[in-house]
Amino acid sequence: MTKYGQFCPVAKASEIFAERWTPLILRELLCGSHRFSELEHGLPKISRSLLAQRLRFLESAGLVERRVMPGSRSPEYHLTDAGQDLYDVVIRLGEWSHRWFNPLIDERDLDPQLLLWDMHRRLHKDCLPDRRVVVQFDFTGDLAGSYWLILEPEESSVCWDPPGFDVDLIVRADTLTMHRVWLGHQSFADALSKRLIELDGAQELARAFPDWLALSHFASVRGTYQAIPTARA
Amino acid sequence: MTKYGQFCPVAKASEIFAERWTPLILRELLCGSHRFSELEHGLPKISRSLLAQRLRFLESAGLVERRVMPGSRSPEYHLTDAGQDLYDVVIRLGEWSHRWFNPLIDERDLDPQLLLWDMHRRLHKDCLPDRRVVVQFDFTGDLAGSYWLILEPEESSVCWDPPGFDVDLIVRADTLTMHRVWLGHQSFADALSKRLIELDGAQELARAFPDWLALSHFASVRGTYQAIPTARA
DNA sequence: CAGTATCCGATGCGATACTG
DNA sequence: CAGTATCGCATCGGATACTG
Repeated sequence: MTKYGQFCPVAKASEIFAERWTPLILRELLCGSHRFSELEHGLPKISRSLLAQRLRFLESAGLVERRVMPGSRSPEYHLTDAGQDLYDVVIRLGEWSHRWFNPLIDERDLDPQLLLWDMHRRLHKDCLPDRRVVVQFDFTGDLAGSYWLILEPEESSVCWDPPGFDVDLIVRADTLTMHRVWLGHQSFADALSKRLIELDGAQELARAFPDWLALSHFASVRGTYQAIPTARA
Repeated sequence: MTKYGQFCPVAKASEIFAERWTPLILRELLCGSHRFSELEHGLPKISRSLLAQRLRFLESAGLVERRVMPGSRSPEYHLTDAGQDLYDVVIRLGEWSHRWFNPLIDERDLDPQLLLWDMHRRLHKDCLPDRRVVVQFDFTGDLAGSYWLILEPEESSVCWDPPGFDVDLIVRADTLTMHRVWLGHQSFADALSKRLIELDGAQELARAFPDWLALSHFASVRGTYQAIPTARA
């Protein structure tokens, strides 16, 4: 780690916080990922060695605590009070980006798999039926492909390969549109009405689906771009 | 610039904000430095080429505007609205560090020259006398050396070499102590009473000195370390 | 599953020299 | 003063293979 050689608190904080990948690792921990493999799912492009290195550094810096649970042999990573205290910074950083830049999603940032992973963490569990429900996502357009969300009363999971179970609901969606809806740039209802998203399954499931699906934390942040005249307004 | 390949607003923001040196450059701009040379003073360890590169990138990202003033030929760098909107993030980042870590100043982060530069930006101008006052700082201990603060009604400046003017006030201070006072870890009065800081000059100037000298923005932030028992408490 | 060890290539960055 | 251009090294980090 290279230092800045400045006593200024902004510099000292940046030596820890502003390293590559670190804000995203903190985001993952703040969102409730604790196991190494969970962190990897939320950070698909980080290498194992680098993730391990960063976690070690964050532990030495006092932001992260590595816990080896007596029951399982999978260690868990948890934020310390100091780490948790970065919540505001991480959130405001994201909100800032969402306010000023986000309506334009770079094609290279599309990632259906990551999208599903994010979704399965924010489901409104109390709205889910009391049995297992399997939702199949058929993405069309860029990065077309199918993924499955397995919603169980206790915990839900994501599959990239067909699970053995019967599918209860199929969501056919344009890849970019699904991202836009998730980030709040387009409403679910609007995407449905334009047939950019189509639902196929039992009526009750299809009707309830938008209720289970919580959008990104940032979806509710108003962007300044809405005030910027696009063409002769 | 390497990207993260994620649509998440935290990731998109980090691609801009969390690059090396960038939070410190933003801090400088937020503190009111606008010319290239001013930025260099506040970032003594950055290389010219890197500073230029970062400024170009921040301009292309829409956070910074490069203005060539008609009167002077020195261009100025100003934050756009989007850049200014990062104020909260930068401040909270610094406050976070100050809360959890800052009482222990790393010896390698001491920098009397930077300290003086920071000071001259935060002087309480309205408390200054209506004439030029020259303050000589004699740092003792680590990094001993002398520096001069030239306080003029209109603008103040820092000298690393003896200015031609007569000295009105001498501040003899232990280097680490002066840093600690600046950051709010020790009160000016306490340092004076322990003779870690000594003032030498006309009574009125010496008495008024602590009034001119505004401390760091972060000096007023309460640290959690004060609640941590050090030894058997 | 949760890492570590090693290798090697890309690039980030500092140093130096030059320019209007 | 406010940069740009070039060079060369150091380190960062990805890929792969290995381990308990």
